[in-house]
Amino acid sequence: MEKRSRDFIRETIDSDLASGKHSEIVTRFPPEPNGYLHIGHAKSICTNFGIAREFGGKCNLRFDDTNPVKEETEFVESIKGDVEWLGFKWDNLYFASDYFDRMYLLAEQLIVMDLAYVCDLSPEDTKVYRGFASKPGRNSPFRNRSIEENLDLFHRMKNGEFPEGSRTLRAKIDMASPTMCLRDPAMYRILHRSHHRTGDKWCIYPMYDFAHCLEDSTEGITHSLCTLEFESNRPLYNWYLEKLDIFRSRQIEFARLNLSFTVLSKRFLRKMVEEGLVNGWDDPRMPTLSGLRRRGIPASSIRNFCSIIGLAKRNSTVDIALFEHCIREELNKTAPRVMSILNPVKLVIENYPEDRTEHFDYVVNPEDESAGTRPTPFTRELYIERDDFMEDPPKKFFRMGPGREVRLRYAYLVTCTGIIKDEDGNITEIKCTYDPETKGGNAPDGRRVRGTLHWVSAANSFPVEVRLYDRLFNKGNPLDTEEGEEFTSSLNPDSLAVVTNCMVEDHMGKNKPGFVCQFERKGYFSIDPESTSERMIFNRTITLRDSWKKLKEKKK
RNA sequence: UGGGGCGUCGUCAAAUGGCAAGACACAGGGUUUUGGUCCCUGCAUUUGGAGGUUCGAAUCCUCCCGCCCCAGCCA
Repeated sequence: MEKRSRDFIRETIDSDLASGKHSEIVTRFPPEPNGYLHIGHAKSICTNFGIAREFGGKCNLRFDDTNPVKEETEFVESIKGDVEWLGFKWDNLYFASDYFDRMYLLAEQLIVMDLAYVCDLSPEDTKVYRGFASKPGRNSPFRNRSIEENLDLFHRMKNGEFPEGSRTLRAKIDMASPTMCLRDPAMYRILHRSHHRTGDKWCIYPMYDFAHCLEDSTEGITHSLCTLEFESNRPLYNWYLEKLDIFRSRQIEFARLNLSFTVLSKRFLRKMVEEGLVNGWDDPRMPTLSGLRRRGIPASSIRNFCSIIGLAKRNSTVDIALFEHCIREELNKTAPRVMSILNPVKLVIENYPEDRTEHFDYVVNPEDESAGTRPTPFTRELYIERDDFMEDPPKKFFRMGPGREVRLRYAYLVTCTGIIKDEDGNITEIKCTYDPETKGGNAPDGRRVRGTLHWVSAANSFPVEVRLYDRLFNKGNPLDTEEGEEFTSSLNPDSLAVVTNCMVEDHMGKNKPGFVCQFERKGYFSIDPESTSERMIFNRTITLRDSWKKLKEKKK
């Protein structure tokens, strides 16, 4: 484990442990099951589960399912799968809805304490009575009902005697408070909706502020970690726990993750899914965990990324290049190398016997000696990458060109002797001769060859489909839009390019979806779940760094 | 506007009154049978600004400026 300076949350926990305030740390990850998890949630998951693990404590997975109109079972299943995939195990699996009975009782208790009342104001009037930030609100005309009446009304709310929106249960706090959420916040609203877990048992549902602190408290959560936008809710969080005199969980807020060149908001991700701008929540271009997983990104690189970015209270946007770095770093160490030709052109070695096949030792992963070598077949007819040849190459281009000698990786040095074109001028074949003295790729006379090309044997390869993904947006901050413009206007039209008839080595046929490898000189690729034995599909997880491309672009 | 937060390199982010870490990005160079990896080198005389306290300030004090959050019967 590398040494990192501690963040403010871990420091707080350190001192809570040192002071004896707590002897065991309990955290929780509390998603609302109304969408798929994305990499922003990964930061929260890694924080909550990571801290529990580091301090030898516990972390619960708890679904905050207090709003039946937006929540679905589909999402709870995907969320569980995502958390597990990320590499974490929850100590307990809970649902806020498990606590509905207890919450109801606690609400009654507040009524009895004259700290809550049933309010008949319409949503519109409630808003009017609330006042403004700079202007105090006015008390609801229903604020002084008797405890008995409140109890009765609340009971009847629960029994479904009133229509949706007609009444709420409100905490009696202070309509003049400069903290807006203390101006008699709603605790319960009437919703004649069936809930994904409790069915039609309830027609009143608790509001977030009332519910969340109770959930934390009943689970004995010591440190309730959440994002900055809940900072202003903290006084209310504390108010409920204090008035009810139950276990005081402590809420601590940290800055949520923002990532450049993408968007991390359930609302916008949902919009892209619903409008068909992407192919579902698990589209490999999506920043969702299911999308990243499908793309071939290892969970470990996401975890590492989350640890590198740190935890602080300052709003910030992490450069997606840092995430890409974490992906490459991991894959470089672990991905087996393979030679695949994305855009093939035939290369014929004129002086190589037609009936001959040689096998060369191929290093599976130069970063991992234990991965060993494997034999790879070499024949007279090969495929090479079309852009590894230029008819009129510039001096800095050290790949193939007329009369040029290059190395075929692990095989021989070959010299280009000519090309064949079709009537449209497209190159259909490149001819060359090989030097039999250079077997393995080195010349006995010591002559230097700068270019090394990858290749596949035409007779020992088969065509596959490859999906080349790029950044989803071509603007650093897609949300920074012009007047009347939507964030979708900066969607990158080239974020997906489907290429068919790419040639891969025969042995690749035995691999299954999820398999990740490096196509040498091209990038990391993984087998898509849609892949079949008839039609293999590879997703480009990420390109290799490409200083040649950078050089070319700089020239322009 | 009332309240709550936050300002340290292009981007994240340390430094907790003692002489501005690190990572990514970027720029050079070296090694290389992946234009990959790896290895060197450079990259904030200054911490939003102005004053003040101090031998000494990113850290403490004052004022100012900027950005974010709250005014759902969402979470």
